[in-house]
Amino acid sequence: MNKAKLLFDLILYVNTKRRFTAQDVAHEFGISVRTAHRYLADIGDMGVPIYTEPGRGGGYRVLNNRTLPPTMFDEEEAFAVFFAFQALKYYQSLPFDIHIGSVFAKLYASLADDMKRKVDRLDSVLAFWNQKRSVSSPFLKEIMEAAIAHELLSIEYVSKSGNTVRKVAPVGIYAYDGFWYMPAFDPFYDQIRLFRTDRIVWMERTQQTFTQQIPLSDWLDRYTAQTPKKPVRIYVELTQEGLRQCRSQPWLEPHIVMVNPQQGYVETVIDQEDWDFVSDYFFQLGTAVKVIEPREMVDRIRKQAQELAHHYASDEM
Amino acid sequence: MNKAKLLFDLILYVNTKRRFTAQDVAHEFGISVRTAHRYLADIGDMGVPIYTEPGRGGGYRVLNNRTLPPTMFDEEEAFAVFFAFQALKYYQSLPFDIHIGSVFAKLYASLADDMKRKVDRLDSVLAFWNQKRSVSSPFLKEIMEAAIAHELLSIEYVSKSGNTVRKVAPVGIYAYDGFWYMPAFDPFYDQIRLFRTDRIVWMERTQQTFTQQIPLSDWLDRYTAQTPKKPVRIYVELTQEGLRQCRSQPWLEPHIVMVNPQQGYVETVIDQEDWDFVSDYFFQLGTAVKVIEPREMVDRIRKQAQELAHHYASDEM
DNA sequence: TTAAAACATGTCAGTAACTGTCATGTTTTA
DNA sequence: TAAAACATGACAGTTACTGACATGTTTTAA
Repeated sequence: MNKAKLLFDLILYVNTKRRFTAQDVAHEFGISVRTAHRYLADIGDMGVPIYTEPGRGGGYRVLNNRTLPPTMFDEEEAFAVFFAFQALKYYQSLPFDIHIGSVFAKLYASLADDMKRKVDRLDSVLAFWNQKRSVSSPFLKEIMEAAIAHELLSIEYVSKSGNTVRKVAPVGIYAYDGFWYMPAFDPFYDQIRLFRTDRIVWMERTQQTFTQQIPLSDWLDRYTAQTPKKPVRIYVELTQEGLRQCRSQPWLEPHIVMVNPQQGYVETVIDQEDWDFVSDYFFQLGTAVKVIEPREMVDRIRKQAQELAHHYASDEM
Repeated sequence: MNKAKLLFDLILYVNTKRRFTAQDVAHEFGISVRTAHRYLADIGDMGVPIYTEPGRGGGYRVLNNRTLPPTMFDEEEAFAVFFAFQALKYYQSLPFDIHIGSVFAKLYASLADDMKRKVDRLDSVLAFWNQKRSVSSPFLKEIMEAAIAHELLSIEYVSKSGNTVRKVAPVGIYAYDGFWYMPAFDPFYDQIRLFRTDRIVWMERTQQTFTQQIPLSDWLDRYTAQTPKKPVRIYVELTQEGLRQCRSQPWLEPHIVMVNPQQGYVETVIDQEDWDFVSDYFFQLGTAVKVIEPREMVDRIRKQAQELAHHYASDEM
């Protein structure tokens, strides 16, 4: 039982040092050099990817794909891994070629039969579905690397007003609703802007680094829970159908007030920046809702409705 | 090196049998009963959760949480696991209490320092974001169990037309856009219908099983790639902005035809069932698009626009 | 009550495996 | 050419493992 532990520790040692001689190992573990060779051969046989360089200045080396010491999982833990892999299944692009397959195979192989069946069924009763967009995002890996290195990127981006080229410092990337997004600091505007990675048509890494950067999670928190800078109060009456619709909107749902089971209203404060989005949303709900405040939004929706009526009415001529 | 393999095999044996005597083991592996006891004590020390029952009819037992034999991962594989866990982070409800924490701890502990740093950073540059809905779904576990067991469920469901109680046979569950959905066969309508699990207000498992059932993945494939039963041809002109919008719609994007870089049109065939949805979608895009065919859709949009204009115009009085 | 079937543990001699020491090669570099 | 590495083999001493036997305890069925 002792040799096992020694080999275990040796694997850790090997992965940490990456470059060492049999002498080092002998000294570190208090064994003879001969035995050090023997042990190193052992962990080599076990699959730790070491190789040797003979001659002066030589020694043992570890390949890039370092190996972790053997780990024991219980069934529930293995299941957690399968479960998590399920969540990646429906992504078309991922930032890395990730080695799901080999992990799956290793764990699956050592499951008892009944558990294998359970895992097989997992596939047939559970999915984390995402829109399988046909757009793919070829730059994910580069963006992540740049984000890790706090490096500036030159990108060409397709926006409403046409293509623009700019230098930005990516905060990170996140997947949402089938798309990958990149919040990135744009020094030109001196603020963090959001880019959709599939709208990036060209990208080049610069060597320039960018010091001040925040973690993605912080940004996401702030982005989702941000308080309005220029608050606008809105008040919207909801019919039963309007209620049903608005309840599906995470940003609205907390602000719904029920008058009776058939009716309700929304009263909340939004930011000036979101004005267009909110207005378009209530426009789209048609007569299932009625915006009361702000007056400007009512006017805008009416105007849009009239334009649209005209847009299609003109066909009649 | 041989004893290690034997212990390894013994763990597998133990997990498969779950109930056996030292004698069985001695016979199976060609060792003495005394040694069988010794080995079993060894794997017990290693963490395999076995216990014994003395006396006639006794023997070794394995606890529910069976242990897998030690597995060796390389760094990339460990990284794949961390990566996958990242994808689960933003889900509010999951069907199980899954043991992410312990897996994370075990793998993280045996990483080399530089790799630890890389994993730490993973969190700060990558997210799989989902709307954190405030609605939670308490029935996920039960649904999954029922789906696995091909069991009928009694549910009370909130739909457009009010609450209904019905018996359905769940195909499975899937997460999409922050909600959990349950496709389930409804014998009353003799077809598979889609339910949103947060709209299920009450649920009870029946003992009745339901034989014919398809795998969730098949259903998803069919659901997403279904061919129109009652095809309707649509033709829509797109302005530049309309193009940009429609490109973000996975169901439209493949059918966009470019006339020149500023203009394009959509020509495709949709199913009668999707008529309302499609019509509403183009309505919402306003003057950025112009539906040409079918005429009925043009009429409907015009009518809606007029109604909406009126809906808000009536305020003026 | 008793016998049988299990685990639990200890002892001990024989065997297998491991270890360290030497010895001899080979490869590379200063 | 010498030094510093790995590579491998042989061998004796040591350690650890193994199996046989013995004894004890717990449980159940006859």
